[in-house]
This record gives sequence, structure tokens and C-alpha cells, in this order.
Amino acid sequence: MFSQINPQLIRNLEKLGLTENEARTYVGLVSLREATAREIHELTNVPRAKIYEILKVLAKKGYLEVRQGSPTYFRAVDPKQVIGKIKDEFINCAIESLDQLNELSYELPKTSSVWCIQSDWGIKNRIREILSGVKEELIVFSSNPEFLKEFEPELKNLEKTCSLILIVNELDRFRSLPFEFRETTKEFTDFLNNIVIEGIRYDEEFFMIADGKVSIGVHRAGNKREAVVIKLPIVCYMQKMIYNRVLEPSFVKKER
Amino acid sequence: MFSQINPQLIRNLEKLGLTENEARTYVGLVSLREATAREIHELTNVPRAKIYEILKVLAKKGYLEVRQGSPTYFRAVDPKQVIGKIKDEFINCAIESLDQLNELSYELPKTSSVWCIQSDWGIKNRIREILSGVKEELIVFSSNPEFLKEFEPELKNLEKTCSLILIVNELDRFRSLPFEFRETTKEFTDFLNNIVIEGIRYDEEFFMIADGKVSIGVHRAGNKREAVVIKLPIVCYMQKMIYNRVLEPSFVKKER
DNA sequence: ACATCTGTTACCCCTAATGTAACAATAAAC
DNA sequence: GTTTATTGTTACATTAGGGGTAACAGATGT
Repeated sequence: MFSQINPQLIRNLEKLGLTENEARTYVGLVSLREATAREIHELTNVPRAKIYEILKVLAKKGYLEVRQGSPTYFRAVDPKQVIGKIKDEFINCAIESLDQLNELSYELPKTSSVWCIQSDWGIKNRIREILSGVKEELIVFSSNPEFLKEFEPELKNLEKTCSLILIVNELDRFRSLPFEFRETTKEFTDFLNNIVIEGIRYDEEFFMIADGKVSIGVHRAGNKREAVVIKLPIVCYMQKMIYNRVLEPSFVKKER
Repeated sequence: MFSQINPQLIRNLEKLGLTENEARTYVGLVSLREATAREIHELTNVPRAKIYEILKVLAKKGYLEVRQGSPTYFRAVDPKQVIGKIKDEFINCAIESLDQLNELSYELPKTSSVWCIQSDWGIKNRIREILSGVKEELIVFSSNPEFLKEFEPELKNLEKTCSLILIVNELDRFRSLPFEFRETTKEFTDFLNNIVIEGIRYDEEFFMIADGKVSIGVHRAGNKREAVVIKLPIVCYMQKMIYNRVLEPSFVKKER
């Protein structure tokens, strides 16, 4: 019978530190419960010549048990134990690393300047960091409900302690979120949607000014998302002025 | 200034999935807080030609932020965030793997037979598994207090629910443990300490029979520790007979 | 006596990671 | 404005680890 091996499982085990052949061998042995080298080889297609060395390594790591003989039989240790061990070792390693990194007398750098963030995770991470530092006033613009929704809890909290201004381009698309929004004019929306610099179109997805000191803008350039953090007070001041203009009565439609 | 980089930290970060150069670069940047490619290169000795590609990769992963310019500046993201992310991803991967392994209709194999365990961790793991299944009677022999101590909590529990017989070779060395021990004769100790098969000396460190059904013996062969699990009832019966003989009045010294 | 199977060894191949050297583009210095 | 140094890029050499194949001695079974 062809008990096909789940390739996703193999890739996961590789991420946990096993080689491909080690992963295939262990998975094969878990499937078979108890088997000879040949049986594992036939199920997993790991070259028979390689199996023996791999089985030795796995046995030495404690992932399987051995019954000597001709042929020698092998038995997989309960995955819960094996994965648990791998996890524990990894966590210890992570904790140790963090301690050592912190020993480098690291402080959150408070350099007033401009930074560009290229990863989605990094962007959201930084937004949360900024949100956690807001004291008095937060101005947020968003053209993407899904993106904004990610920060719903943080924003809900800030609503209580500071002046929170949420600006969106289309009220309808944000109905599902429990906030009071202000809508920009089509004029402004079109302006944001058609920023083209050197042939590349920039879609502004999100923008935020915290206490008039820190701003972060998230946009798509081509098909990559990118964020720019600006901590220069002057720039933030200017940005705030622009958004204030957007909020002028003649420029804004209040919720109907 | 020669802020020497902690090689242990680099190795740890490698275990967390970074390459050596990625690790050096990130650590360098954490040390410098904010730096150009050249500065990182000078601190870490990562070839300058390589730095740029590596910095791109790290930025894409969200581990650092970028300020474009000439030269371009880089800034490390807080290690707590970075390590935290790596950890989360790993844990998710571990959980997923475990689920998938369990889907292979795996059951704890209850094969009556003989297995050999080569890793310390695997040995202790298996002993715990056996201890957790004891119903009525447990016979334990140990010549190594440290090793026995590892199972103190489990044994203390079993003491209440079943007949627990602990045999040691030298009472004095086990005084620190809160159990009532029986001591074997010197005759028997000598016998255990001088088992030589094909030039290799076997030191029996630990032995255990659970409910007369499962036995596990831990010994040192050469300088490697090894354990043998035997689930054949007949063998266990014989082993039990031997240990019972060791406990006969004429053969045993009761605690003085 | 023969065929089969087990466990081992010796190779080759490929890829990822690293290291080195050289070069164009840019910025700085004179 | 010309020269010099720096930045960022590209191409190539080297290495180590993992993977695949072939062949073999020894054990097992018919």
C-alpha cells in the first residue's frame, strides 16, 4: 500500500532542524510503528544505503529505539515526546539568545529620523509600537479596512485616553468596524490613488500621526508593501497640517 | 573599539534558523544600533561584498529597518520582537507537525518485544513512561544515586499506590533519598560490576521490573549509556526470580 | 550450492553559504 | 574640473553538507 507521505509534514520537520532524509525516515517509522531498514526505505524512498546512518543518528538523538538482530528492527518514539523535546531545546536557545542580545546594552533607539520597513510583520510591529506610545492625539487615515481591523483592539483602547481621529476614503467599506469615521472627499481619494513617481504607482494604504511627533505611512509600490517612519517633528507638523486641511468642513463629508 | 562578538550567540542564532553571516550582521547591528553597511562589515568581518544582500534579506524578514541614502543606514529591530517572532513561527510549526504526525493513526505500540535505547534523554523518557503505567508492583535496582534521584517524584507517588521495592548496592550512597532501601550483598554487587562480554565491560546502573511484565535495564558499555527494554513476560518473570533471590533473607542485609 | 538480504563503503552530484576580486556609479576632496 | 575615495554590484572560486547510485562482503535462508 502506498501510504503517501505528507510533503508539508516533511518541510515542517525540516524547519524543526531535521534533514529531509531524517524527516522522511522518522515519519515513515511513525507510520509503520515498527519496521526494518528495508521497510522504511520502501515506504519513504530514502536510499537504502543512507538509511542506516540516518537511523543511527535518530537513535542517538533519542527519536527512535532499536532492536538488534538480523534484520535490526526500529521503533519510533511517541511524536509528542520527540516534538516536545525539540521544542524545549529551541525555546531554551531562543531565551539564551535574547539574553545575550540584551547584554549588548541595547536600548530602543530614539533617533529622530527616517526609516523604511520592508516586511509586513515589521510594519505591523512598528505600528503597534507607535500606538503603545501615544499620549494625547492620534490621527489615522486608512483606505484598507482589513489592514485597519488588525489594530482594532489597540485603537479601541486609545479611544478612551486620547483624541482619536479616524479618516477613511469610503465610509461604506468600514461599516463593520466599531468606530466613528470621517470621510475624505473623492478629490482627496483620487489624489492618493494616483501618486506615480518614476513610473511606479504608490497606493497609500494607511497613514498615522502620533502626538504630532511620529508618523508612519504604509503604501504599496508595485506589488510590494512598504512603510516609512518619520520622526522629524517638522515633517510631521506639515503632514498634520495637510490632514487637518482634509478635515476642514468644506473638504470633509461627515457621516450621513 | 573591538567589541568582540560572542560566538556562542552566533551559534544560537544559527540554531534559530539564521545563517552565520546573517547572525553576525544582525548582532553587529544590534551592537551599533544604527549603522552603514561598512560599519557593520568592520565590526563583524562579514565580507563587505556580502553585507548588502544579507541586509536585504534581513530587512525583508523584518529584522531591521532601512533609511535610504548614500550611504544607506540600517537599524536593528528590538531583539525581543525579532526573537519573539522566530519563536512563534517555530512553535506553530511544531504544533502543526505534531498534529500531522498524530494523524498517521499512531498509537503507542504495545508490541511485546525487546528494544534498545541509545540516548540519555530517550532512556529517561522511557523510564517515565513505564513508571506511569505501573499498577501493582515495582522492583527497582540502582547503583547510581544521581540517576535514581531523577525519578524521585514519580517513585514517591508510586509508593502510595503500589508495592515498591528499592534495591541498592551501597546504602550509604543513597542516604539523601527519602526511601527505604534494601541492600544487596557484596557478592551480588561484584557480580553486577564485572559483567564483561567480548572485552566490553557492562556497568549496570539501573534496573526496573514493572508489574512483572516490563523490564528496563540501563547500563554503560564502554563509555556510552544504553538501555534495554524487555516486554516478554517470560524474561521478566525470570529476572524477577533473580531479584527475588537477591532479596532472600540469607542474601540481603536489611537496613541496620 | 545458490540466491537473497543486510549492512557498509566508496563514489558522484548538487546546492547553499562563504570568501575574494574586480568594476561602475556615486560622493567627496582637492 | 579633475582626482580620489566610497558605495553598491557582479562574477567567480571554494567549501561543506546533504542527497543519490553502485558495488561489495557477510549473514540468512532455500
